[in-house]
Amino acid sequence: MAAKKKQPVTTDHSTEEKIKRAAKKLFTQKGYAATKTRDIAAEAGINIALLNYYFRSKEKLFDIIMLEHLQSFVQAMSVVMNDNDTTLEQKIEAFVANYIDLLIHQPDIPLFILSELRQHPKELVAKLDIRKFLLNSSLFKQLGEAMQSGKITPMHPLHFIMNIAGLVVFPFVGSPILMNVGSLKQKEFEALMMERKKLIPVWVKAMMKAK
Amino acid sequence: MAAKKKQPVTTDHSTEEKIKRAAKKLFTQKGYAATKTRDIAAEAGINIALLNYYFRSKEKLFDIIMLEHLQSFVQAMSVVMNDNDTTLEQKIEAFVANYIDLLIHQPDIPLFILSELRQHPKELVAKLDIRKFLLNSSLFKQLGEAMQSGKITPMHPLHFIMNIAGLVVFPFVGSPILMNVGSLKQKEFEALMMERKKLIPVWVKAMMKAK
DNA sequence: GTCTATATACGGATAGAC
DNA sequence: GTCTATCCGTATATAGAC
Repeated sequence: MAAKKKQPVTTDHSTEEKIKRAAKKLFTQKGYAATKTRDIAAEAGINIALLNYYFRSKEKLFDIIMLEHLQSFVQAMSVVMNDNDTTLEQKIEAFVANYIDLLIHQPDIPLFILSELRQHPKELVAKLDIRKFLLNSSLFKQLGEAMQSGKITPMHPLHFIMNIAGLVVFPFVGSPILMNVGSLKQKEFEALMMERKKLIPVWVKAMMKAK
Repeated sequence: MAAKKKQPVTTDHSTEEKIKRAAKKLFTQKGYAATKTRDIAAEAGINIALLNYYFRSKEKLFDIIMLEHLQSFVQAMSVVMNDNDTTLEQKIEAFVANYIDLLIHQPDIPLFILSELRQHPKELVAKLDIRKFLLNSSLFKQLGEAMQSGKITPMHPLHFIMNIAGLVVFPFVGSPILMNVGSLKQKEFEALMMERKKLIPVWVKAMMKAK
């Protein structure tokens, strides 16, 4: 149960880390069921026995990967949401920029989380307890005040969340189709996403005042 | 190669249809790799031998299901996009309403398509050729004109597609998390989606004029 | 058409040598 | 810690009886 004292992360060439990186890559791209322990071992340049030696089972290894992904996602928003020195608009800008940066580097995360979580409701999600986290946030309070004062059109706060998440995350989830539809190369797609860092906050502002 | 002459669809109790329905349900919910032919057989109330008798292999069966899903998706938009008697705004309204209705009844389709398609780029997608389909559409022409005339802010048309798709589809893809965050029951979630049928067109209009 | 029984392969995990 | 060899359950697919 002793917590592991681990280093700067980036340059850890230990076998354990090699396996974890290989697992993260494959699980994230192909999902739990489609990823074989043999593939992970091959990708990591070791064999299955060693995988089980370090992580005991495929499922335990998977849980670790999933948890890490969830944390990086929650972390990206927690920093922003509870900054008491920023306005609602500034929070939206920071939020959008943070996630787009994150997703440009790791575009497979959302689809991975969403599809795996659907089938294994895992207590993990309950434990992270995004709900209370959100309700108590500075962002949420500011949103309520803005609606009260009539600065933005009153609506169910979930609409607000769905809108931002949809505008930010969906393009990455649908990138294969979108790149096909637009005949885009990877770099062109990323350029569009960079544009969205500026555009989405403007759009969201307009939406919230609409009607 | 003879095309099958098939009936009204809804009430087909043939063994072949029973298997297909079972397969559709399971593949859509759990994906290709996590779905076992045994499960499909059990769900259909038959055995594996019969499944292979009708469809030859798991993969062939899967391809049929995937194709049907893709077609229902393309169809839902083709009707709307090429109606020469409607304005751009009317098309957006119809488009949003059609998809939300479709997704309320079959909420698992998008996640299924998006995650399975990522790994098996299947020529299917290329064949449906959504691209040309879109570029030649009446909707696309109207969009171009509106930007030319300055009625809406010029932007890459893909932004427009991503925005609508994100606003409409994402809530369904993320529904498990969203329902948790908002402590919603299924019916409450659906009620929000019905609200969005009215709201999204208003929002989109505001977005397109922003900045 | 539909079933039971079975062939064959694959995947997760462990034993035990080094 | 790391490997090879292997066990054993599971999964797809087929053979062949009815």
